[in-house]
Amino acid sequence: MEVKNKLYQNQGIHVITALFTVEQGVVKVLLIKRKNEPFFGSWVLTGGALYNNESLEEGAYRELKEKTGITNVPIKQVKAFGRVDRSPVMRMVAVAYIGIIDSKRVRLLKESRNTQDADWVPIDQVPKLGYDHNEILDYAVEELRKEIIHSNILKSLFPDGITIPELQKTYEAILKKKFDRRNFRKKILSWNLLEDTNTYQKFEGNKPAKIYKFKEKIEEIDMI
Amino acid sequence: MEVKNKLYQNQGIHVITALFTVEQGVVKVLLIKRKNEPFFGSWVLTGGALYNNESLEEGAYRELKEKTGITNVPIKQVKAFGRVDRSPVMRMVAVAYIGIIDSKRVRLLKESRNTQDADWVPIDQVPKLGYDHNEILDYAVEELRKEIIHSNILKSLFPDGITIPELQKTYEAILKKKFDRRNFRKKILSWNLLEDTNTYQKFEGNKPAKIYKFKEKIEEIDMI
DNA sequence: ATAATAAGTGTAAAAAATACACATAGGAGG
DNA sequence: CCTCCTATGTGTATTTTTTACACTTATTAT
Repeated sequence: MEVKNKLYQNQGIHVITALFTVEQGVVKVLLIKRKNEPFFGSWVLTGGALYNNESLEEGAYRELKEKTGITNVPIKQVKAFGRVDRSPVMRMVAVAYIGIIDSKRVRLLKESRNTQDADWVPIDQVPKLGYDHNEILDYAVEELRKEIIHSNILKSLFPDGITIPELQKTYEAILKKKFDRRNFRKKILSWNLLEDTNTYQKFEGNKPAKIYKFKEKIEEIDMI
Repeated sequence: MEVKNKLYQNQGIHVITALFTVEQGVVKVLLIKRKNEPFFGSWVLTGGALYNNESLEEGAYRELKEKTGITNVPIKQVKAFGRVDRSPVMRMVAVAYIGIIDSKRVRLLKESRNTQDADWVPIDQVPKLGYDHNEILDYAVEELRKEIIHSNILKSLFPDGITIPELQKTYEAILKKKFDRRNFRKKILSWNLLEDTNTYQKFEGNKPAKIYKFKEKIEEIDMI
């Protein structure tokens, strides 16, 4: 059975990932520079066309790997974007994902078959992007802000463990908001996201901070 | 520019809406019975193929209208579903929406070009559906449960106004959970979703309940 | 030894959530 | 018209959670 109807011929799906990192209190997103039409020379979020033999998530992972060399990041779907004119080539619907990773732990592929550059860009210094990627990014940032509450999504940013003061700085960077040290510690610990590793940070010229790890599974919370 | 690559030829997008109602404490979802292949004779959620000249949301509205006659429901996107084999015909990605409406206020189109029946079915009595619609519905129900917290999504279920006891019954039906009358009232009112209409319910054989209306816009809440 | 730095902890006060009981408006029935 | 019945509406004391806030501790540098 083949679809003949002009009304829905020639459609495709984009899988797009807004991959974030936090470097010294600055939230950055991974952008790539295109070396093909459309949007030749424009910066965009990582992503591309979904293949027929892969799920949405598999496609998002493949694109991330092809265009940046990055693998092994947990990603989370945030929304589908379907403005009629979002691609100048043909009718494309984009399914957007977010992820967060420690940029120091990946070797960024600066050039690939379809990209001429790749870089981590502070989210408040993002230029005009190709397609509707500014809109996608804005939404992705909002979702990231929601997602870090009572979740272990930051595990992939700190795979080796995290101290509570470091974690606080990360929350403050992402949420653009300051917290009281003592109350932040109490709140985070009350979420039961972290487990004690009984190891301590070293060489800092002050009292060493205790290192925690994010748990794999976290507890559900009641909504009402 | 035409896409030639076999890897992503012949793809399409479904727009699917899980439309809910609540009747006497029972949460129901609108299902339609197909009269074409694939899944001839199966029940499915309302939806169909997205056209090239419409956005995702427009497509969801058009499908809802074509297949059930229903218009003017606010809908909210919940997720895209992209299992490779979710459609037996060709590669289709589904974008799912939820909405809620008073079933008594709509005249359901029992038959249309592509459907031989349509009905409201209690969500715990839903049969095996065509495509991956059971999976979509399960997710949609979870999203509905999240969505009614601190939101005015139930406005479309009670367009003419709502008493607090009625609202409590609705929350209890959707969340499968009982609340203390006095505390429920306090909580709902503290969310500032409702405005007093200074009118009262009549003819009930007891003290008449005050009628409220959902506000158009509701306040944001802090996450942390 | 001492100073400097950031980590770690406790507690009192305020706010929010919970548990719980009585008063009220209207209809029905004698 | 008086009483009963039913479900609505409200207040308050108690408990729990959140907030505000200050001192002690472990380490490095001098």
